[in-house]
Amino acid sequence: MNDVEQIIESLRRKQLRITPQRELIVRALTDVDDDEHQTAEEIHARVQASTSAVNIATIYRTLDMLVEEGLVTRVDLGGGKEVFATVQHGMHMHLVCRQCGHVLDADTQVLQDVRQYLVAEHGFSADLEHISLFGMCEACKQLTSSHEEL
Amino acid sequence: MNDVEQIIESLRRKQLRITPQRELIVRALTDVDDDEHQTAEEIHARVQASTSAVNIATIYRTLDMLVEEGLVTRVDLGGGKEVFATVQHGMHMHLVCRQCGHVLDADTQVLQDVRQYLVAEHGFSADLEHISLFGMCEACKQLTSSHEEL
DNA sequence: TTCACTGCAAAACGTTTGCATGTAT
DNA sequence: ATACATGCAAACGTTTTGCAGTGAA
Repeated sequence: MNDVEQIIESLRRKQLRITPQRELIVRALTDVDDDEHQTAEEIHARVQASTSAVNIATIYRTLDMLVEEGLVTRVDLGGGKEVFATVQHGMHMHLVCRQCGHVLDADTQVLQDVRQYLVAEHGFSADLEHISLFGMCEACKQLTSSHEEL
Repeated sequence: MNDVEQIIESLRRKQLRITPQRELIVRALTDVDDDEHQTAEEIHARVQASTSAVNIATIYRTLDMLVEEGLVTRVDLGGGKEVFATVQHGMHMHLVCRQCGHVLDADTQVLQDVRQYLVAEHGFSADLEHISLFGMCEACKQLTSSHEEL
């Protein structure tokens, strides 16, 4: 059973309706070449490429529903940019380059100490499964150091 | 020399113009009683409380300028919510409760290992000075465990 | 005097909503 | 048959922009 079928099956179990639109949206969410996360607009564009068109409002409503049902994660990349991915993508952090906008995925293992510290010190249960960190990637650092402008 | 004067003096050195509006905005940024970070709208409201009114467009343009000049930090609290604070506030992380929206400040010392790991493993220089982490605060955890609804 | 800055209003932007229609169950 | 989901268009809240006028240097 692939990712699409898994999600569709979950919806069926939850007595939620399986519409052609929802199938297209779920397919778009899982049909990611590398393993990128997409904005609502990107998912919309990908769905439009199919035979039938789906209204943007439906994209938003369906994404909200999938997030609410715990089948999809909503990740805030900062600057008001939200991206979506199926939960199958697993936990990882996003290293967002402020310069070029490129997003690199990294392991969250190193954050375990932080999680424990926050609970012990502040009683705060941090959700570190899809955290976004901002900074500068290797390529942009080299470009900046060679230019050294401004 | 207080915070306001420091920023004004920086602007003067950079040959940028000191207008009454800019003074009011800088004053609003530093006149923080309890809550140290404010949205553009909150700053606008605080400035309006003064004798003269300042247009919201000026608030945005001035904040952008101050951030660009490195005098103010723009912090993304997620959900498209951006807040601003003078750089004098120093480095700390924001623990944002998804339930009640309350923001707790915490020490970033514990993140030093993470920073080193990211540089060593991915060549990524993370800006951890004003990071936001999402999760659930102590108070909301207790409420949830007692209700156990949904 | 000059040109950066401001106010105003309009536009842009991504997202949400109300309502009539359509359709999965 | 009956909810529930969809399309459409309009509303939304926040941020940005063009332009003419103002004022700091």
